[in-house]
Amino acid sequence: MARPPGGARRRGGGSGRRDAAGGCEAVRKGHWTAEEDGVLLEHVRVHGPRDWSFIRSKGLLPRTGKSCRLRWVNKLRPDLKTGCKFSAEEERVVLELQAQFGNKWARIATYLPGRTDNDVKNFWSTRQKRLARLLGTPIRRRQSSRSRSAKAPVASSLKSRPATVVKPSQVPCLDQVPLEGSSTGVHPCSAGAATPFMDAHSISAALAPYDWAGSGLASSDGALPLASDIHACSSSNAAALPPLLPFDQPPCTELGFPGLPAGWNMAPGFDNVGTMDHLAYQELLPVTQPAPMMLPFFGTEYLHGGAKAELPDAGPDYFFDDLPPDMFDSLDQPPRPLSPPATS
DNA sequence: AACGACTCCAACCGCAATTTC
DNA sequence: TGAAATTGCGGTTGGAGTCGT
Repeated sequence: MARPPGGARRRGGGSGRRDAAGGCEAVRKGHWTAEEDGVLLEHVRVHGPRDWSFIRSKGLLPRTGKSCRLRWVNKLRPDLKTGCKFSAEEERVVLELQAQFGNKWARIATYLPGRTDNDVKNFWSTRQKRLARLLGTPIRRRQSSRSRSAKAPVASSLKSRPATVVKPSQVPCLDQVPLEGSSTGVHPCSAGAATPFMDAHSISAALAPYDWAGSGLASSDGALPLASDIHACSSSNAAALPPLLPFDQPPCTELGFPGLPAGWNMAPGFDNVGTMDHLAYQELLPVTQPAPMMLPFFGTEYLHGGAKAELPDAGPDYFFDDLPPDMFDSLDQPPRPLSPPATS
């Protein structure tokens, strides 16, 4: 979904606004142009992904350092997987990790090669809206960051769950998992391919002289201490791959996913995130869940693998009818068993 | 064809954490 | 050591595309 360059200015933005820091240079906002991307890439090529304020202070771009960093992180990084939807596996990873970590999008993104925290955040937000619509319940917004206490916990209520750290030695590499539309294990979306103005080759070429391996790019991208656990993973997404997730492990055991939480209400107001987690799992179960587990909605056991669900006759068909038509595509072709992680 | 609801996602903001001076 | 600058993160907004009626 490429958008035309130089799109609408947002939120009172526009070229006339002056720098909050008191500078005389107008700060440009809104969508980036190819020229701006080029300048930014050149900066990264020379200096690496840092010193963002340098760009504006030297008059290279009328953009704030924050804006430059964001553009790089979300769109120009060469290892990005842009322009394609989350795969079923990626969805499951997000669900699992959101239940584990709460709304720690940056952390979750480190488990999804080629995805940014913004991607994950957007994905989750869209998903929440969809689920809320399905259930006819409004999403209760958190307090805005402006009004919430500075000391208030940011993460969801699930933050209190123990963060079980995955052992990388047990897990396959994400980009080794064959994905839809590919028989080779290579994701159909090549890295950075959907950047509107510069294709992946251009970006890679522009960045080539920079020493990515020694650049600390991983940490610059919000890699967390977990990144130290990363195992070697041969990939076209060269630079720095995040720690990986056990796709072959049922999330219920890892997370202690119960059948029905105490106080479960069939018409929840999304008061606790756990409620959403259960709903979320329900939605994805037919796609990826390999282990039998109890469905709170139906009180019956669902066994994945044969793509056969034993639902009560009176089951709420409307629930499935309203889901995206491609949601259960993978039922036609059950996920192939994962090969063990490469030992190198 | 027109309209509205919905989805996607780029990019903004404020705040906190970290780094630099 | 503390202030300032920079970086990182999570929440939010709104434009544009898609889809259904």
